[in-house]
Amino acid sequence: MSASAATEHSAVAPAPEAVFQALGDSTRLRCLALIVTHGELCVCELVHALELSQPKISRHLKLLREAGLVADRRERIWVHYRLADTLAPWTRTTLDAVVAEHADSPPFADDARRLAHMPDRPDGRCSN
Amino acid sequence: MSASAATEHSAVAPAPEAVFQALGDSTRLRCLALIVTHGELCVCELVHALELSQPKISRHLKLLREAGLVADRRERIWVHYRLADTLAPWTRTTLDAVVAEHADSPPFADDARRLAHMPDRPDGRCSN
DNA sequence: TCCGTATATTCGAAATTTAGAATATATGAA
DNA sequence: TTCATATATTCTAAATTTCGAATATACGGA
Repeated sequence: MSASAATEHSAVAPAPEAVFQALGDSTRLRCLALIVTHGELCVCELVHALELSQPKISRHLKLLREAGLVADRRERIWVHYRLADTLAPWTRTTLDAVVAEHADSPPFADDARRLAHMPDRPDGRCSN
Repeated sequence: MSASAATEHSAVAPAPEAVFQALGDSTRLRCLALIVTHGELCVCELVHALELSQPKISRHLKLLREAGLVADRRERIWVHYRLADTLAPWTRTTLDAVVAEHADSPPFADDARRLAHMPDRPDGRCSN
C-alpha cells in the first residue's frame, strides 16, 4: 500500500490548534518552508536539504499529512509532497508570512542552498 | 515579585516553531483569540470566558508570555494581558488571519459571548 | 492588623511527543 | 528472480507537556 493512497482531502478541516501544533516542530517547519518555496519535493530531496535521516523525515511528513498540511503523490520510485490543495486560507496566509520573513535566515536559508546544490535530483530538476 | 515585572520585550525574537508550539494548544489559542478581538483582558475575565480553572489559565498565560506573544501589566489587584508590542509581523498576520476565520465558530464564539455577559467586569468594562 | 479577592507557583502523575535503530515495503533494473 | 534504491513503519526508551490539587503571594479594604 502506498504512503497514503488517497490522502488528498482529510474529511474535515483540522482545528487551528492542531495545525499550529504540526507547525511547532523544527523539522516539520523546515520541510514546509522548502515545499512552500519550491513546490513539490520528494522525500530524498528533503533528506538531502535538511541533513536528517530518512526515517525521521518520513515520520514528520506523515504528521504533516495527517494535519492536512501536505498531500503526497507517488511517481515511479519517488513520493512527492506538496501543499495540500485543501488548505484553509488562514493557513496559507500563515505559511506565506512566516516563510517570507524567515527564508533568508538559518536554518531555512541553508536548507534551500543545500537543495539547490543537490546532485542528481529526481524528475530532471537540475541544480543550476 | 509580580507576574513578570518587566516581561515587556524578550531578549530576542523566539524561533517561529516556538511561536507555533505556543499556539498549538486550545486553551492558549482561545485566550489569544479573545485578546486579539478585545484588547487587554485580565485573568479573571479569561477564567470566566473560557470556564477553566484559574491556575490553568495562569499557567498557560505564562507560557504565552515566555513565547513572546503577550505582555502583562498589573493594575491594582488585576493583571492585564495584551498582545506583546514586539510581535513579529508574521505573527500578527497569523493571529489576525486565524481569528478572522474562526471567531464565529466554537469554541471561540462561545468564549466571546460569555465574556460579553460577564457581570462586574474590572476597570469599568461593562457588559452592554 | 486581619481578611477576602486576584493571581502565581509547586508538586507529582498521566498523557503525549520525539528519537534512533531495526525492519518492512515498493519500484524498477539486470 | 535477485538486487539496489526510495520510502514507510514498528518498537522501545527518553523527553516534554499537561493536568488537578494544594499552596503561596500580592493587593486593598476594614
